[in-house]
Amino acid sequence: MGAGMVDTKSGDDSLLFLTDENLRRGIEAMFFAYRGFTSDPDRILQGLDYGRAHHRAVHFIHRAPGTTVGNLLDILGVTKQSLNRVLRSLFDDDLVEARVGHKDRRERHLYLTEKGAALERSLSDAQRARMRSAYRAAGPVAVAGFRTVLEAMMDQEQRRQYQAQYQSAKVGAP
Amino acid sequence: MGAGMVDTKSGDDSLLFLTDENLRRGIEAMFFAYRGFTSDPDRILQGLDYGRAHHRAVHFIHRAPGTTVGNLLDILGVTKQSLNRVLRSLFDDDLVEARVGHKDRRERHLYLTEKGAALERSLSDAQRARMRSAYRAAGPVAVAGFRTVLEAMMDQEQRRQYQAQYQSAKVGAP
DNA sequence: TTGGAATGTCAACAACGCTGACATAAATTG
DNA sequence: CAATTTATGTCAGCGTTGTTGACATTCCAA
Repeated sequence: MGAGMVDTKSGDDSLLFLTDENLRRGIEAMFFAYRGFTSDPDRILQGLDYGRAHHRAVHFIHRAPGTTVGNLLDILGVTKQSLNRVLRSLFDDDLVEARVGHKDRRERHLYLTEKGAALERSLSDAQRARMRSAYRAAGPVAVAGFRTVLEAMMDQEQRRQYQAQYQSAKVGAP
Repeated sequence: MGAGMVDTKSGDDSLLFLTDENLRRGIEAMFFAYRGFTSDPDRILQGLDYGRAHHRAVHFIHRAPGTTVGNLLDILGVTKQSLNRVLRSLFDDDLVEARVGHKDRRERHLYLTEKGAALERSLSDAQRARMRSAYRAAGPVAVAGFRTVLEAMMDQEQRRQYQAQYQSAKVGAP
């Protein structure tokens, strides 16, 4: 049996949401929605010398102030060379500040500067505005389903990080 | 009032799903889920000389056999130079075939070859497997909400194309 | 017949992934 | 204390995929 087959003999209404047709629509919905999802911040970033990678770094530093470089590497899932290129430009432009860890002095704890916080705000305001309008249009039940499906779609490791977000801030002092 | 504020004076349970905290979680869920969503095809494609752009082209040609280059440009939202680079390699490797339109001979109607269909199958089997498992874990109600929110998140133009998918196949013959 | 649409192509560039190699400082371990 | 490991930074090079700009061809349509 091919990977695309679905067993529908068990009932009429039970598994119809698992047809290949429906799965394909879900796949395309992800594709188009992700484009919309990133388009507003992308528009803001173009013109400045930044891109989506800078947005992600700034987002997660804002979310977890004092996070370390290694921590950010885990969350973003890129190489340190790639992240370093991004962080360097953020340092150079005074958007992000790195403080040496006081417990482990090898670590750099990352913080947004005033200027960095302003950029983060402008990016996330735009992105939240779209999300809010989508949420409002869809209603709370749909939103709950949305989040449930997205969590189920993540890799286990990604899901772990997603759920750990709220405890991962490390308050490092210089 | 900042763009991040939410009016919660109207009730207790009504608008709590619109808090900035919830919106932010939705944003991060999109980020992590999209990574999972693309990871399986990406794994297959690396090693072959293809990337995500080839996947998209092959996907939409499969979905709408006989679609034209211009049509594909609209759907994918990239420049013709960018798409052309991708299509050329797909032609060269005999994955996609272009037939001159018989009504308008400037148009090229695109079709997957046997080989192209095989690649498409392998990519979409992988992606559907993840989607199916997420759908199954979440259940039909959640899936409906998932789709509703994604559609609300698309740009109007993207939503139009998403919904038109099923009538957009043009059966052109040489 | 002329204008514009659909397509292809060349060149150059930018963003952002990757690998590999090497350096440094500091923590940890034997 | 010496050796090893960890956290980080950096240089060099490469691949994919997006961009602009310019130009050519073919062909429909007014």
